[in-house]
Amino acid sequence: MGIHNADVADAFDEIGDLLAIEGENPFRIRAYRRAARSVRALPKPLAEMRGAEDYAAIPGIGEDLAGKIAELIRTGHLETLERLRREVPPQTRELLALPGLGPVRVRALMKELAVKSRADLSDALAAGRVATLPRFGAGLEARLKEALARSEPGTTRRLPLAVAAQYAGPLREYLASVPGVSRVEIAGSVRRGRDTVGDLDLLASAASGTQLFAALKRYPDLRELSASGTTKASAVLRNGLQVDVRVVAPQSFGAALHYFTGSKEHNIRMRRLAQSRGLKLSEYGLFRGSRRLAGESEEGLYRALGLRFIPPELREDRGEIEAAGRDALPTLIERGDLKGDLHVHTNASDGLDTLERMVAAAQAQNLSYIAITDHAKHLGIVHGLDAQRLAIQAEAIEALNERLRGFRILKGAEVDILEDGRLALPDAVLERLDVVVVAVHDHFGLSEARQTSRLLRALERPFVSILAHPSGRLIGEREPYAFDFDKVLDAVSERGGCLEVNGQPTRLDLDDGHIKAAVERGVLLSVASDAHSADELVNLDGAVRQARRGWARPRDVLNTRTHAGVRALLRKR
DNA sequence: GCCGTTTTCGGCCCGACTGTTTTCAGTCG
Repeated sequence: MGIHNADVADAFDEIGDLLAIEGENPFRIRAYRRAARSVRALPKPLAEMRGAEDYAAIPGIGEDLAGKIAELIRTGHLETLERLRREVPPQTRELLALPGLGPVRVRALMKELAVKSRADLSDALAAGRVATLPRFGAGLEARLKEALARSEPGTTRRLPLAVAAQYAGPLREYLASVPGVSRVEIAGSVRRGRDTVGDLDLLASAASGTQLFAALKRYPDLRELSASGTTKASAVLRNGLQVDVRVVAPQSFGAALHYFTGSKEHNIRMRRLAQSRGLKLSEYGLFRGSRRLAGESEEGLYRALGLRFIPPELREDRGEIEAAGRDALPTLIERGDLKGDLHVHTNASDGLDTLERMVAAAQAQNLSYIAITDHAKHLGIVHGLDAQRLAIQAEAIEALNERLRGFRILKGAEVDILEDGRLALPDAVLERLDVVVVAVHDHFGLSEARQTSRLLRALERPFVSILAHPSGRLIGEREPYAFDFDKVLDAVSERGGCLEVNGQPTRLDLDDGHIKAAVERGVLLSVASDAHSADELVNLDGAVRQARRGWARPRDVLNTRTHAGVRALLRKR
């Protein structure tokens, strides 16, 4: 088992935490954390890059950290980390996650009370020793007791975007209905369309912050209002979701929306850019001295810094600020660019609705074609179609196509990739289909080498069009299976195939980083709903948002073409 | 520890809220 990017990132994060507890230079700590984030987002395996020179080209990685990556990959461990673990009890890290505890207080607990773990802290709290420390009081003591009782170690759970959005929408409506409130926007990672959300951020323009926060306190779905000032409040919903609400004046709304949308890394980069021009950027606006140059709108803010408007989905400090400065931002795909959907199920397999209903729903969604891709029969897939039932479905599709005007149904199937890379249907059957979607639905635990060769073997088969949900992840439930994405990308690129961006809320697979890599490689994407009922065609919205986060333009997406264009492109494979 | 149309050295985003404070450090986003 080799060293994965996540292992490198985890090691850097741990070094950052331990250095913080030691009281090291904050900028050195930040460098480790930034490097961890940079490595974690990297679509390419470090282990396959050439070595230290390549590593140093990664943003946030310099000569020293490049050497540390090389050391970790070569030897499997990192001397700096081993040394720190001897100096600082590694268990103290989990104390940093508790509310109110940062490096300074954790160090005090360690030095004064020999607290080295959550268990030690529990004991010290029970003995009443904690509140005796300087800068620790009764209030903090109570918060810590509660936090220890409530939280399991290491569970900072993020919700799928679609789930978080279900809570954000109604809360926004509620706040907007409070008297004196003129505007409320959802910001944060929900606005950026990130696949998972850790907390909700809302921004309001209101006559009085305190009045708004009083109303927030009465929100039926609220568990507690944990902090509340004149412009900022924090709360926790009954489901445990953290909510931050901020109030600003209209002339600062754009700057505040920008600040509150993030990401943090994007904001820091923007503020440094402003700083380099002798300006100051904050949530109140862009200032030269005390003069406000911009702030009412995000557009004005970017313009004043000489940048094109950066869509929220791109604000991750992945090169978008540089691109905006060179007028080289991509024109991102929009929902209206999609002409069809190439991954749709009916009740012939595990879907809920009939062919006719799925067609009607697609027409209502302004699509001009769909591919029916029911599961092919295979052990484990209930009601999967065999060759005979596929032929019957084909007849139904042809009959319906004759009656339809301005709409086309393509014949397809979602075919399992078997453990050894063979497909669940023979070529003679696949040959008669317009669209062949292949996917892994079992044996997720194969070694990286075996999983990769399984995928490659399947992709070599003739008539294969699209690799669906390529990583197999289920957000919050199942990690991606181990496979070499670069090799898969090579294979798909060579054969003129296509990778899916699956819009099921718990899939969103590919993820944004891999989409960006595919786009840069020139590999076409199928932005698909994977709808199992008429209602689920709206998954296309989520798939489009995900594709936007991967910098995808209309031309990068197969199903922005007409059905004839799609078939022509797929026939060349 | 990183990084450079102010710099290879000297910077490193900016502000709100809380609690223990007697004027501000620590934490958080």
